[in-house]
Amino acid sequence: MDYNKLSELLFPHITQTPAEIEAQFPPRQLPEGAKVTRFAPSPTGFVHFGGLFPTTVAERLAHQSGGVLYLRIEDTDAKREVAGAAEALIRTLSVYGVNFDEGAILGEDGKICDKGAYGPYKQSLRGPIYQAFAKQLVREGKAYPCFTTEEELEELHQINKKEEIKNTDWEAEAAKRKAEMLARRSFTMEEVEAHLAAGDPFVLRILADGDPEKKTKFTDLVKGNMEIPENDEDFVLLKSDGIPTYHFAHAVDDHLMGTTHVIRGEEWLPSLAKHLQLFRYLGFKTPKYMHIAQIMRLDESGNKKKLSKRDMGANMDDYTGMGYCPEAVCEYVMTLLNSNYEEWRMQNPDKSYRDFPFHIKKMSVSGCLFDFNKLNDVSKNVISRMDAKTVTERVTEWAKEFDPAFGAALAKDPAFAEQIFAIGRGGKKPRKDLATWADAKPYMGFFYDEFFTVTEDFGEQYDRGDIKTVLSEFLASYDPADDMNAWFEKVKAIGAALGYTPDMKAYKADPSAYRGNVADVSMFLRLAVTGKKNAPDLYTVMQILGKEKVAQRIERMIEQI
RNA sequence: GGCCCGUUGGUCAAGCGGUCAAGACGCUAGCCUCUCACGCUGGAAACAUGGGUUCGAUUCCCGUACGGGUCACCA
Repeated sequence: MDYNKLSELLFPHITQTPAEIEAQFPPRQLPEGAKVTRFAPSPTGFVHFGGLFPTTVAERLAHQSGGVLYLRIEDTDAKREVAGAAEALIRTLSVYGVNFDEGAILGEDGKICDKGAYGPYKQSLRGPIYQAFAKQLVREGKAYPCFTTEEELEELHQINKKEEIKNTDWEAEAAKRKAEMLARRSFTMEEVEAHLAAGDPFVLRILADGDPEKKTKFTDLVKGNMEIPENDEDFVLLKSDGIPTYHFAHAVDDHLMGTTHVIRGEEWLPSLAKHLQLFRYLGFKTPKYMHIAQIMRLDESGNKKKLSKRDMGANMDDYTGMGYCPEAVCEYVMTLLNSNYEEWRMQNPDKSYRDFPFHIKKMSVSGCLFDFNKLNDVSKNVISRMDAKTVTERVTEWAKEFDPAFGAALAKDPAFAEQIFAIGRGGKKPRKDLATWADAKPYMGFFYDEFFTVTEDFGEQYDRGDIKTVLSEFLASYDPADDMNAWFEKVKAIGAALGYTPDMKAYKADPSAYRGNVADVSMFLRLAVTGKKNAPDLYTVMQILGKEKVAQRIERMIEQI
């Protein structure tokens, strides 16, 4: 077979040689040890948690080493492409601290545009580049055309679809496929010419030289040493529309764009043999690989499953709606990514996660379960470190979009809101009431008349008369000018007169000796003023509310009781 | 089913041949305290399993089980 002739037949329009293309993609001039990584999404949907994970690694590794993080859009499957997805992806990533130095980035007009010398960064625009390398492979007898159509193939393999995969006789199937492959490999120049003359579409397949009985030793930066069987499958390089498959595009692009570390989910591990083979065929140096364990979730029957699109907590945009702040999500991602991150955080509570020395060695080999409990805890800590002004602004901003009535109330008087969020904030042991912005309303909504409702009951054990007396006496003596101590002394005195002792120790020693204690008295007041049995420090709450509102609420309670 | 990867408390995890097997979340007892939150002191809770190697295995090797991934002109 005259492979040179074959390559001209197949790609008559390609005149540029791989060497000429290589010249357009010179090696990067970067300091020693600088890593070049990338995020290479297919624009088919939103960013999900499982995707943010490896991307954060890529971002940290690149920027921590003084390298480059670039974005390449893998839009090689026109059928699945979703309009606007790429732009949305970039925006979401940016929210979570992933910003690109190069690649397909968002321009001023909100549209995607290229930045950098290694473009175009949209694979659909790189057809001739791939085809030049494809042509070379054909010339070298390492790839060949296949005129079997997609429909014919589908008919041949009725078991392609997932459900049928389990119940297949795989031995017979393998033999069948092997035979098919051998048949595909034998063709004559005349047949090719006839097909082309007839305008038949074809795919370009690799001529696999691997022996699956033989293993290649390989070291993954995360997974460590492993042995993988050589590839003997003539997989598709170019689809019938001339666009490459992932495998081929990966090899060509990551080589030309100078990627040093390919960071991706471990679902790619099984196709690694193909990629290694391709790099060898093309004469490219292989990049380093990091296959990251998947995030899992629990399914109905209690088994772990890869966290996928529809799952709770998958779509990053959902976190916004739930009221999680991006810093908290990043913080959680970091705790999952590096096992010593939490320890570092305890020692460096005020630093940015970007100051953390990220180590590949500290990454987990196995997949972990997504845990909202942990996220909430991390988030509470993150928010507890913010100042009142920041919290006020961010709650307001969130509420304006997701709880407009609440948002409007907050926005009406930011200084008032800030006083509320300042309660218990700023000290060594700050309150941790908020895991999400959505927690704000149940926590402090009672400060606003429109959200104030009495949601709890005094309980049957208390004498209504006592409660009434406490409320009216307090009202009569309440002076906002009192300091906390004076205020509390008054409360104690009111209770004591009714047999509610201010001495908690004495009460605990012998509860039957008293009608109650000062905690009960406080509870009467708290319920009247906040509508709840649990609230931040009552004295402070009253100070912020002001005498008028305090009086109004207590009076109302006296009437209702 | 083939191939690949994995398996330390409910979850996330330290651990690299000799430890009473860290820590965090969650749960829980108590302390602090006007409630809550915070904080503090405790508690329950784990090396999947069978064989080796070794004076000694959670740590090394092999098998088994279980879990995950993958087997497209999708990425």
